[in-house]
Amino acid sequence: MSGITAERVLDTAQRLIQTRGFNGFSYRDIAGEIGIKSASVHYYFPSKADLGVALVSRYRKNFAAELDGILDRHAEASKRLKAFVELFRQTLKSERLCLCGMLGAERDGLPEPVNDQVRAFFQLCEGWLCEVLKNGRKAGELAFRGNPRNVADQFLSLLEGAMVLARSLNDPERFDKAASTYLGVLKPSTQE
Amino acid sequence: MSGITAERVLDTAQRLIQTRGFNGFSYRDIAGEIGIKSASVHYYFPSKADLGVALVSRYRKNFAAELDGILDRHAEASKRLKAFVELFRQTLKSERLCLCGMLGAERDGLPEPVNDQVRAFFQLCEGWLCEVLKNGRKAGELAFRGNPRNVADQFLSLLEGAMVLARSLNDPERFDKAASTYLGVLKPSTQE
DNA sequence: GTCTATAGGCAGATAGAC
DNA sequence: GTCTATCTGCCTATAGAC
Repeated sequence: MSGITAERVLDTAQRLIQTRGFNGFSYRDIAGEIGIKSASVHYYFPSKADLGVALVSRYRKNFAAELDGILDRHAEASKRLKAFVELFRQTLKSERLCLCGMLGAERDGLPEPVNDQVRAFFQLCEGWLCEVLKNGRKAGELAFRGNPRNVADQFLSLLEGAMVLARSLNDPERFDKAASTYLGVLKPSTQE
Repeated sequence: MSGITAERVLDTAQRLIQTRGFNGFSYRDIAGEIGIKSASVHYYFPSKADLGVALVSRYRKNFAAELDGILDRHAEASKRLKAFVELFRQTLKSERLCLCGMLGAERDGLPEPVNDQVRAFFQLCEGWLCEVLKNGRKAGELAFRGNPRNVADQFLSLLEGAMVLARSLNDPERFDKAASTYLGVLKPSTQE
């Protein structure tokens, strides 16, 4: 388990899903890219469902670690949110969608265990955002109406949607504008 | 051309794409659902790329007609925006994504002519939203900072993303909350 | 662990009868 | 227009040699 080849398989599969979708690539595509045969991919991940679950599970754990890191590095709420946006921005920069944004869209065409993992990812993001928003408002660093949960939902939806549109229209700046405008609205003073 | 069978093929293909994605269904799936053979589907749409282009083109034209209808029925900007949201809400209600939200995500796995159609759809939406926002602010019916184009981008991104998340998390209300909160922010007074 | 070989099925697509 | 029949190739997946 967790040898170097398995990691390369996951890396390749992830990139393929983030660009083409879960049903837009094959075991042969993965194998071809890393120079092995498709039977070897089955050795690590017997079925495509197994591969999908392992992939999103890893993605979610890596993401959780990034979120922990943000809390360590930044004490101020607005900087935490900016760093959160930056995670998505980096993905878009490499011409990919959020793995779970893609899989969330394709829901009905996926093995159910994969969908469970995708839901867990969204819940992770929203729980984290919710805490940052709540604490930020309490500390007077953020200002918004309504409950933090709704704002977290809205913010995450905006980021996922903006990635899709920016990529489709070949204009990555659209993502930056949409995200930074939204962050501006959460600031306590009336300055932009 | 444009016989009843062709329309049924398009209707079925559209629903399948909106739920599973472009690479998540086959000609046999379409044929099976409407009780014909897959060869008959090829009679109307020789290749899957042809089908995709015809589908998004029809979708875009129908959507444009809806948008015209909204302008006719509603004079006030906030009502126009609400009616715009309602178009997406109805799609989500039938357990589907926006056709172009799905196809936009799958960009790299699609025939290029399909991507062109998807871009045209997003541009249609944004152009329309931009006009409504601009005129609404001029008339004092809406209040927002920044240029209307950016707000239109942001709003459309939010709606597309909220559909994905609401569907993935099996909670359609999330879409309603995200959309209505956003509309509230565009109101001129400080009331929610 | 990686390979060759192969199974069994489904994909998109076409030819030609009716 | 719709069918049957078929092609070619790819798909996921497995068995078994090395």
